Amino acid sequence: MDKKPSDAELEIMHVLWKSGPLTVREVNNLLTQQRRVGYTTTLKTMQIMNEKGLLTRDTDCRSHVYTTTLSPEEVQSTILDHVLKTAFNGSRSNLVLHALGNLPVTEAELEKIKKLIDKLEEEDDRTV
Amino acid sequence: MDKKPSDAELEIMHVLWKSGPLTVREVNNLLTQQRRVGYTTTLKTMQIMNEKGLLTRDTDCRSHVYTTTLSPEEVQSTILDHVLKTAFNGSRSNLVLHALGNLPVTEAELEKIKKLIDKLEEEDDRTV
DNA sequence: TTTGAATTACGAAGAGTTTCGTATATTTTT
DNA sequence: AAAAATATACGAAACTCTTCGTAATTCAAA
Repeated sequence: MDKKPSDAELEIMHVLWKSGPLTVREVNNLLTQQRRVGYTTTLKTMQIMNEKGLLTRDTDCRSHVYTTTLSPEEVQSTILDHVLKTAFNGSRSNLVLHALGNLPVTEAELEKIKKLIDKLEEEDDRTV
Repeated sequence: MDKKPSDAELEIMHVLWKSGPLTVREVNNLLTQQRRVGYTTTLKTMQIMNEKGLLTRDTDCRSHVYTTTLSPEEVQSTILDHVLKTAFNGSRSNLVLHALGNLPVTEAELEKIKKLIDKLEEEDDRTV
């Protein structure tokens, strides 16, 4: 994947990943359980995503049925790579430690993870 | 912190974190070692960051001297929280595994980490 | 002191995102 | 068949981000 999806696009992708191929109406119904969002807003966003190639749609029926073209893993990797470069200056160990940061981890556990990651990162220094 | 800095803003913050308080000229010189960017572009961005409160500046001298108001840790946490919510649906373990994902890790190591994280996440399920 | 160089301030263009209103087309209901 | 409901298509406004040109200001040099 080249470019990372926007936040609104990601929101829709999560719905489709979880609940399979859906119509705009169905997606919008699920979205409005979380927050207020107009039907045509969802429609427009999904149309743009279709143009971008993030979604495909079956237009046989009147209500088009949309599917994602990308797996969560692909998208998550793209986004994490971007975060790694822009926010963490390429330091994977910092990223991982921050990801664990808010958890109630004991000092011993943290130390163990830290060492493990440092080791992994060392091995990887040539490739990164 | 409330809102996450943009990519261009992050780039400037990294320079300031690394090389202490700097003038616009100095920041721009360092940035142009990485990529082509105009002086007034950097100036404008840093002025906006000052308005937003991301930077403070000392205007005693003609060339103002800028400093970051936030630590890398604060900013990285904010960004990671956002990514966690939007891209990983709140699943910290997935985030961590993806962060490690591209490294050449042995299956055994991955398994070990996975178990550790799962355990941590379990403990944390109430708070997340 | 006038000229020139460096700095800040200001404004605005172009791209992308998010939002929704309105128009048009299709299906269902009465 | 006419009216109401439902869908898509289209356009545009409001907002942010990034970029830079130009104007105004300040300092240093000739």
